[in-house]
Amino acid sequence: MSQLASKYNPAEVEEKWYEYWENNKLFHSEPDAREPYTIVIPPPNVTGVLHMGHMLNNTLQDILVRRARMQGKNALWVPGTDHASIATETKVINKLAQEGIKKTDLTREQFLEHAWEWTRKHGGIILQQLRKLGASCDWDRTAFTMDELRSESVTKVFCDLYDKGLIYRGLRMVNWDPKNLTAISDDEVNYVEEHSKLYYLRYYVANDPEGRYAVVATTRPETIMGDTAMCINPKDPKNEWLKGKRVIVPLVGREIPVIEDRYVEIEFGTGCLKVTPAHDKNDYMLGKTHNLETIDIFNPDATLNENGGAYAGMDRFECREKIAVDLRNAGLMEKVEDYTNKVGFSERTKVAIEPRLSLQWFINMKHFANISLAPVMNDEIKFVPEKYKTTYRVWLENIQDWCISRQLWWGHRIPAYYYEAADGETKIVVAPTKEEALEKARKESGRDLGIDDLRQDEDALDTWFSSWLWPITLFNGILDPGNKEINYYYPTSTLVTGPDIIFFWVARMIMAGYEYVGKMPFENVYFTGIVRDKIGRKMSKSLGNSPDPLELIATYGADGVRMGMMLAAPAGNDIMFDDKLCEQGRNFCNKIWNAFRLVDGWEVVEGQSSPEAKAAIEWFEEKLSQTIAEVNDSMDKFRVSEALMAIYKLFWDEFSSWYLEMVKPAYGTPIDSETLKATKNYFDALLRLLHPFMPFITEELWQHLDDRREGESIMYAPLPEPKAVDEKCIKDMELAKEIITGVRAVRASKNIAMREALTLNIVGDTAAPFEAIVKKLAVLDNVVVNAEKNPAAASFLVGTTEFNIPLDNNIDVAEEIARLEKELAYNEGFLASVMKKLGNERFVNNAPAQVVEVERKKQADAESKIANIKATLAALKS
RNA sequence: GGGCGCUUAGCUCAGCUGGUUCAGAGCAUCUGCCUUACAAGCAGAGGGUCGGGGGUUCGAAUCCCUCAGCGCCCACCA
Repeated sequence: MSQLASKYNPAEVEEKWYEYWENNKLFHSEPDAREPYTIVIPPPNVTGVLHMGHMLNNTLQDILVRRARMQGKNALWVPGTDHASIATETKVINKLAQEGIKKTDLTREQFLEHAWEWTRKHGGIILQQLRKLGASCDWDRTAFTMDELRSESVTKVFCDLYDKGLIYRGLRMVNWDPKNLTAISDDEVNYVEEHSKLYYLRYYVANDPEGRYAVVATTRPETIMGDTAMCINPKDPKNEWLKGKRVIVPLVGREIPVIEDRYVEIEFGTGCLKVTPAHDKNDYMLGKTHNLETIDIFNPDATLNENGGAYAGMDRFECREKIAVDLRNAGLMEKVEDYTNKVGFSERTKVAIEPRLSLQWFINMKHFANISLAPVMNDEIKFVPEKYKTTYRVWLENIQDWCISRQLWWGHRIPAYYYEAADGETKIVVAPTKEEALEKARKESGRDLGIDDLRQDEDALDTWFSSWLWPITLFNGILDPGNKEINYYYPTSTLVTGPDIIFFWVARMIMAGYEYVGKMPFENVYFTGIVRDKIGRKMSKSLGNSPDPLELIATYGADGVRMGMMLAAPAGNDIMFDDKLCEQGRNFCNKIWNAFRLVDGWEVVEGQSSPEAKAAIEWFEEKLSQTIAEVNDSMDKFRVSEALMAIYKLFWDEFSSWYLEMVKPAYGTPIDSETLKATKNYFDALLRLLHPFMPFITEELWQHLDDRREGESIMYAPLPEPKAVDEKCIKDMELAKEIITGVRAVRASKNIAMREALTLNIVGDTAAPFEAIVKKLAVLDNVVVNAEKNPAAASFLVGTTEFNIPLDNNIDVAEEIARLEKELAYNEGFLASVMKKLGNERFVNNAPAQVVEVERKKQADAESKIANIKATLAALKS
């Protein structure tokens, strides 16, 4: 008997095989004559830990890359991590804060030392975790967005774009955190509904003999010192009279113009908007289009500066209170209303964000939008699901310039240097190194500048500025264009990522790809859904509803978890994750395990297959082929969940419940060598088919199935290929199965034990397909064709053929009559509906002939069934 | 406000060019079984007016309109 335990123990085999794969360099790839298949990992944050989103994402990538490998392609999956400037810097700041150190107390160099230390300590944990999942990454190629090669590439690209005139420095409104004194990204701003006030202020018209005034509604009266215009909608009839006038800012007394812009909402407040270009994003836009002056009234810490006049030095909120009182006292406040609006707060410091104008670096995106729209729209780059094409198009059509500078230290420092020109003006040079910059500066200025006359820009680049080069820099395509690797592996095959970073990352990789390699970065983009809990909530730390992936793996095994993820993940939809799905995965592993134990435990004698085994072998060949074709089709469409389900059903239902029962020798008797060989071949094919999805158990069993050489692996065994399918064979077996199920149902309802052999009568002259198999699985000692109807028999229909099992006195005639009458009623109803259709002349005349033919067949079948049931009823009643 | 998408069995979802793959799958449920591979299992069974309404058509889960509900993305009203 088998030496294998009765339950699959994943912990025992997973580590063993992962080590085997790694030690034998089975994940490694080098360019060769084979067709390449390349995936680059969406680099996780270097100091992050594995969450369920990663599990989904990386399982998918592993499935794709393992399949490609088994299809004989030179498959490569390149792993790596992202320096994640903001996230990592925040973590380091928090860690330092716990030690009582403030970032502002440190020099840039000191801070970076802490950051690197943090990175060394926590970096790569996530890559270790990916190994537990079974990820077949080529670890020899592990990259980091801030390693030397990637950093040099970033610098080179920055300089190149600057030289091309695609990078510029300009003023922009940023989210300013007045506590941390830094700009933060939009992602780090939380908008919270706040109950605040809407103040209605009077702006008197300058030099108006009638002393008229306009009323402006604002939530921020403290910013009036920065007002440089009042704006109305040109189509607003009620404010028509203000056109071309000038108004006086209350309290301040300054005269400002009334401008017109369709941006202003006619219905909001009075339809008059105060414009403060220095302190509001939209006002800034207005200021730009209407050439307005900008007056900055705040210090970096959001206290009022000298432009604040009497309020200088006051905090912004304090000032709001004070100014409201002053306005009321001066009779310049019409009214105050309660108002609910959304206010942005810093995720980190919880203080209200102050929009602030500052100098930032930008990339002109028009050029990039132009080169990257068409390839996606015409499916050169295929998006799955397709709906994201629209999202992509709309974004590109409304593209804004990309602000690439961040007031952070952790990241690639901007290679821009400032020096003072002869006229005292600050000039910029951009170059890969300070030395080269100095050279340039000397040439441009004509002065004998020293290295210390140059000051490098303090800012770092947006993380995505390195990520957008990822598929190129992984093959050194920036520093060494046209090298062997980039020529071979690029464009990569499929990118698997979340739709949340379609703009941040996917779009920009496409841009960089065309700009720097002249080709798309990937052929397909598979957008996964968001992993949610079983009641549909996003998984998050604060909700505590996110399971620990490693614990899941410990409980259900990596294969079980992988299957659980895949079962829950139809393409493009969010996935409702439930531990139960992993349980199903684990159960499946156990099923496979036990099927193997059965086959492995058979005693064998030289010999040929019995007739039923022979038939079973023929049939399963067809069934296997059919499913392989189905799996291939699903995978071509990235319907991974469907592909896996097809294999699941093939293994569990067709192979285990049907095929193995068909060929299984009677207890205590050996199996013939021919059947065993065929069965092992099928097992082998099933394992290979399943391997990309569940790599560990399939490797373990595949190694057991036959003698394997050291270093040999199912990873490189060819994926089974489909042959032309004999549909009739499959159909016949479905009929045979129905007959078997019919007999079993009779047993179940009559409480007849399996070991008691029965006689099966076929009423009519059609033989049962696969009779030997039917006899074996239904446990029949006799099948009689052309039998009579028998009142003392339990009957059932398969198609239009009646079967019955004589049960002598075991028949409850009344019950049987009731059952048959119910069936009769159903069939008569069905016939009536068919007849109605056929009686409809327009149907018969207009519908295609085949469709009408189908209805006629339905009619004939129903009529035959009805006649049959009636006859049986008559026999029962007599 | 603009855009995209969803609503089919108790749950999660398939259902592609309208018609035999049309009402499906898995899970869950119910009944009976510790039958020598597997109780993490076996055998059997039940379950849906395809969100509501209207239209097109010989024929609609499928196409069109409309209403209702849900979700996501973008832009945000000072």
